[in-house]
Amino acid sequence: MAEGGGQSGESLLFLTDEQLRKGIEAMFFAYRGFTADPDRILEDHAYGRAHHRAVHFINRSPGTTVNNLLAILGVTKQSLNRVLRSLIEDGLVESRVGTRDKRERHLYLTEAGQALERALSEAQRRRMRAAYRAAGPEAVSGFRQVLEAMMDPEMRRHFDEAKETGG
Amino acid sequence: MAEGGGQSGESLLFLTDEQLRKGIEAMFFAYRGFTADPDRILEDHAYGRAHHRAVHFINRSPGTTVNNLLAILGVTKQSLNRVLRSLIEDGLVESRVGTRDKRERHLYLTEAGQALERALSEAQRRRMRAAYRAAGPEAVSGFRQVLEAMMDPEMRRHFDEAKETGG
DNA sequence: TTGGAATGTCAACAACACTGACATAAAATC
DNA sequence: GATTTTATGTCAGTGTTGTTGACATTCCAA
Repeated sequence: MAEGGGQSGESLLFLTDEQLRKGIEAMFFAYRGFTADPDRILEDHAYGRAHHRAVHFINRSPGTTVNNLLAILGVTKQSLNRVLRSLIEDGLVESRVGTRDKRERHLYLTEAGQALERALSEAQRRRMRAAYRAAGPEAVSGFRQVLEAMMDPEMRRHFDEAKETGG
Repeated sequence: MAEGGGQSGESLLFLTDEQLRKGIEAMFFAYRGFTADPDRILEDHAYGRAHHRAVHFINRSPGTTVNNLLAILGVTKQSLNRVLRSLIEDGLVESRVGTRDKRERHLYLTEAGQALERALSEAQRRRMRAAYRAAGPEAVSGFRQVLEAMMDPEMRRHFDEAKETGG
């Protein structure tokens, strides 16, 4: 099964099934490490990853609406609502009725919510910082390139929306 | 705050909180893409990701014991057992009592199990192949380096165990 | 042979996703 | 102004996957 024409086999060795399998397992094991530290913090608060995700994206886009959050998180409103309800009850998130469109609820982190967000993201950044430092800037660039190529196009949109620093 | 000594600030720009945040979100969005294709296949079989993981690692190490699998998957034996039971009932996995130690059960994929494994891994490889191809070999190398650095040490052990192709 | 450790199974429960149905309020449209 | 659509929230029910607790079996060693 020769590829195109001029492309020699040598430069495509990284596409063997064996290499791809290693990549798949690397994603599995790395994601576990990636979520391990926040998970430990969340346990103390009787929260789960769903709460983490909500807090993260409300922090990223203060005043975002429920619908916006639904699109980013890719869950049902019932599922998100359960999470938001507990976060609001616990005083970590504030929900304000929209001024222009009163149907919308705009979401903000309270002081306590920001404190939890900082604790969670600090733990996660610490691990990622260590991994970045160990791998070096060149590797980080490749890491980001592959991850972006692996996203669904719609998700890449949400990802790009928050882009500020030059890639 | 100065690192070692000679390291100039310039070369550490990739460690800014903003860059780390982008990395965190990239992991989140990419992992969703990474699991999306197998998830669709699993739906048809009324299985979940836990079944996928079990099938994957039994395929990787035929004859592995339940305890072995537990260490890799990082769940309780009760949780794994439920998944294995359904896979065995459905004829995808065979459980053989150990010959030397009759307490152990050795796990194998049946023909049907291998067929499902192929379908799942094919879907996942297809996406990863596309991402690898888009990013190029250099990027793939960096991708793998960062992921390995992000794993918990114990998980990296399990990862390395299956290493065959030179990194 | 008795007791402890390892291995695996069964039962019950919690978190978090899902679907479906429905209620409310406001905006948009006719 | 009446109707439809949109945005949000809620209730009920279900499924997957994690948990703990209790227990059976098997092996090994005192």
